[in-house]
Amino acid sequence: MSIIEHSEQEIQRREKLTKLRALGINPYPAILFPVSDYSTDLKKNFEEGKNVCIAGRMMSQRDMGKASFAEIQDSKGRIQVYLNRDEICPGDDKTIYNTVFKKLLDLGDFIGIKGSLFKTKVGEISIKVNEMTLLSKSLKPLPLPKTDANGEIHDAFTDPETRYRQRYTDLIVNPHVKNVFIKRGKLMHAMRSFFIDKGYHEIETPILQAIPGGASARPFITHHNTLNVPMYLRIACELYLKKTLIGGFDGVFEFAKTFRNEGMDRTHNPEFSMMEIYVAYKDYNWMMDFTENLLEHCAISVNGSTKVTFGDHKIDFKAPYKKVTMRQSIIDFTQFDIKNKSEDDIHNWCINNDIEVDKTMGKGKLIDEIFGKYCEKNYIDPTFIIDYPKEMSPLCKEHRDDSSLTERFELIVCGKELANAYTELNDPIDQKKRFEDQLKLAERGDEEAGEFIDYDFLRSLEYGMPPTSGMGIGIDRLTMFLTNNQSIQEVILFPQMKPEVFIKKGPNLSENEKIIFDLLSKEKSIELNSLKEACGLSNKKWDLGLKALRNYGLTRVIKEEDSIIIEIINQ
RNA sequence: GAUCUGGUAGCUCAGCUGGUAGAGCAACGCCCUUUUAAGGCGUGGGUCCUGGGUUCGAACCCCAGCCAGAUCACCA
Repeated sequence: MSIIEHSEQEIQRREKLTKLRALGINPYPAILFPVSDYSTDLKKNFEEGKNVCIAGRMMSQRDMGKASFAEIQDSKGRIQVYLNRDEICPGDDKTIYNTVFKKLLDLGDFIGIKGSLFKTKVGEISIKVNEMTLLSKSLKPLPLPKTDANGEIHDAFTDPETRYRQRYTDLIVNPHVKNVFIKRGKLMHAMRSFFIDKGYHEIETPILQAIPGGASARPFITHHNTLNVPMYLRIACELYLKKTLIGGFDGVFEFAKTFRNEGMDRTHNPEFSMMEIYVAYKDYNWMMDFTENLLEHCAISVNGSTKVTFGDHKIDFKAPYKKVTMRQSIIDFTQFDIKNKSEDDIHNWCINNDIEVDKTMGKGKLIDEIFGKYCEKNYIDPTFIIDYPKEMSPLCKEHRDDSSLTERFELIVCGKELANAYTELNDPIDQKKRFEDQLKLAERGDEEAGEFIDYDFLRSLEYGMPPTSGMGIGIDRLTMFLTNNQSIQEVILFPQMKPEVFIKKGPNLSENEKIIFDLLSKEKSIELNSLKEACGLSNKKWDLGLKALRNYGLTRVIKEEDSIIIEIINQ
C-alpha cells in the first residue's frame, strides 16, 4: 500500500523549488542541452583537457568545503565531476556553488555539466566543471545503494515488489537490471535481422480476435461495442500467419504479444512475447537446423558466446543439438515403450507409475503426462524432442512414416520448453477432422482441448497451403536463459501485478470541509467570524463543516475574552 | 488453489521471555580546495501492512484480511 503523503525530505525538496525560482533558476527548464559525450566513452578514451558537455542525474556528492566531487549518471554509466568554488564562481558572488550546488541540489537531480577532462591525484577520470545547469529537479529521494572498495554493494534496492512496481527506480539504481533489458533488445534485434537476411517478411496480425485459435489456452475476453460481439485477446498467431502463406508469402514472422488467462508464477506472465515463423516448402527437419542456427546466432549476439550460465547449469547453444523421439525418450527414462499400446495399456501404466489420471485424458494427453513427469526435466543442453502423438497436435501434419505420430518437435532447455515446431498440416479435410476430434475431447472434459473451430481457417486451407514448417519461440523464456534469470518478471519491464492501492492519509474531507480546512492551513489559526466570512459558505454548511473538522480532530476552538479562535491541530 | 516465509525511517535491516522503537546510509545545520562506501561534530525524521482480540500494557501473542516472495499443483 502506498500513502500519498510527503515525507520530510520530500517537503524539503519542494521548498527548494521555491528557493531556486527566487534565484531566477527554473527547476524544469525547456532546454536543448548540447550533450557531446557519454560517461563511459569518456573513461574509455581519456583525453587530458578535452572540453566536454554531459548530462545526467547526480547520484553522489562529496562535499569538501571549497571544492566538491559528484557523480553524474547518464544512460551509459557514471563519471565523476569536480567542482571548485572559485572556478565556477570566479567573482565575489559564490551563490552558484554555496547555495545552488551545495544546498538546493539533491541526489537524483538532472544536471548538465560543461568542463574539461582530467585525472585526480588518485587517478580517477573526472570532469573539472566550468558551468553547471539544472535540467530537472527530483522531488523524491532515491534508494542509494553504494559499492565499497571490495566491490560489495550495500543497501541494495532488492525488494521484488517495489522493484517491479517501480521499475523506473529499479533501472536507475540497479545497472544489472538495466543490462537485462539491453540484452533483451539485442536478442530481438539479432533474431529479426537473422530472418530478414534470409528474405522473410515481418508482418502483424490481429490481437483482437473473434475466435482465439492456434493454441490450447484460456483466453481473455473483452467486448467490442460497435460490433456488439465478444472478442478475445490472441493466444497465438499461428492461424493468421498460415493464411498469409496461403496468400502467397513464402516466409513470414511476427513478434507477438500473446495473452493467456491462466496462472501467474515465476515462469508465466498473463501477457508474454513469442516469435512465430512460417516458411513455405520446408519441413520440420529443415526447421530443426534453422532453429539451432538461429539460437547459436542469438546467443553470440547477446553474450558474445554460445555458452550460458543458468542457475547451477551451464548450457551451450552451439549447434547442432541432440534429437530424441518422444517414444525413445520415454523408453530412456522409464523403460516403457508406448509403441502399439492401447489407451487402456497406457492408462494402467500411468496408474502404476504415480501419475494422476482421469477419464478425460486421451492417449496423447497420457503420453504427454509421462513425458512431463519422467523425461522433460532431464534435458539440460538444448535437445529436440521429436515425433509427438497425433492427438496432442491438431495443427501438425501426420508423420510420413507413422500415422499415429506427427512431425513435431519441441526444443527443451534446462527442462523447459523453449521452442515448438511442426511440419504444418495443410490437408484441409484432415484438419477439419482434427478440429472435430478436439471438440470431442473438449466435450469429454479436457480443458486443454480446443473448443472453437475456425471455419475461415479451414476455408483458407481449401485454397491450398504450400508444404510449410512453422516454429514458435518464447522470447521471455529465451531472455531468461540468456540473462541467467530464474523469474520471468525479471525479464519483463512491467510484469503484471495486483493493482496498487493509493490511499490518502486522514479523513476524506467533503467539499465544504476542504474549503475551511484549506483556509486554516495557510494561517494556522483564524478568528471565527473572519474565517466564516472568508469561506463564504451558508450558515448551515459552515456549521456542519466546522463541526465535522472538529470531530476529525483536525481543529480546535479556543474561546478568548472577546473572540473565538479556530486553530488547526498539527498532526 | 495449497503450504511456508516476509511486510518496522527515503534505502538496507536490528528489535531477546510482551514494557509505546534503534543502527548504517540518505536528509537538515556547521567545519574541510583532488575525494571516492571521503571524514569530523550536531539535529530532525516512524498510521511498526490493515482491522479486530487477549493484556494494566502489543512491532512482538491470537484471529481475520491485504500485498509480495519461495515451493508445489494447475497451466505451455
